[in-house]
Amino acid sequence: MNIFEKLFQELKRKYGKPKGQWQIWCKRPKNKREREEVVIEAILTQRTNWRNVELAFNNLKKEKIISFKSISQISPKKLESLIKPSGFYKAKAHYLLLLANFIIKHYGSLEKMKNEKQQELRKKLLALKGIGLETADSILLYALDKPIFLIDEYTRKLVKKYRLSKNLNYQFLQELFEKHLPKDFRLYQDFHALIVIDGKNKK
DNA sequence: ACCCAGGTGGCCC
DNA sequence: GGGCCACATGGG
Repeated sequence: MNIFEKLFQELKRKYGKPKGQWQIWCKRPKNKREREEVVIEAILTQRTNWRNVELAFNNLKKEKIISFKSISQISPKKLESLIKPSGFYKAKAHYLLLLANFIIKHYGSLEKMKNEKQQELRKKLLALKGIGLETADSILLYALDKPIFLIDEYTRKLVKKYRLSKNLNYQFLQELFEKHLPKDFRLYQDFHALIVIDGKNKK
């Protein structure tokens, strides 16, 4: 076992299966509603704590606006007001609308989208306004079950802590993790979740 | 009154 | 390819 596999085993031993906010994101398999929830939350969670994401998502739930179709049909102002607690709400409402419309127009559903190759999907997601490297990869990994290793601030902290690499470049770290781990979306989902859980754990 | 949280786009060099 | 700033809310 290399250091990456050992780290995963250690985190799994310490925390067990990812819990709380990760129940839906790490659930396998996911139904249509759960996949769409992950995509919506992937936008809402940009630079925001999970509690505020939940406040925003609960507002959407109350109005039954948790499908791409319903998001594409309500007014942008209404969408903005519902997701306000997640912060940066004007930008996020715009991004959500663009993304929902893109998926409806080009694929119809996430299940159909899932059939396309990872690299093609990634390129198309990154071309959308509001979708950067981390959001694109979180959609690929958690909503579309693609085996791509997600890099975020918590992953970088882990890399620094264990001196896994001096280079903190996104692509470099992604390739580094993938090179040392089996290509398995289940492993990547749980590993990333545990990295975040561990990163938040004060001690 | 600060500081922080699963980022991204725009602009600059 | 990186450095800096704006974007906004709710909790410690």
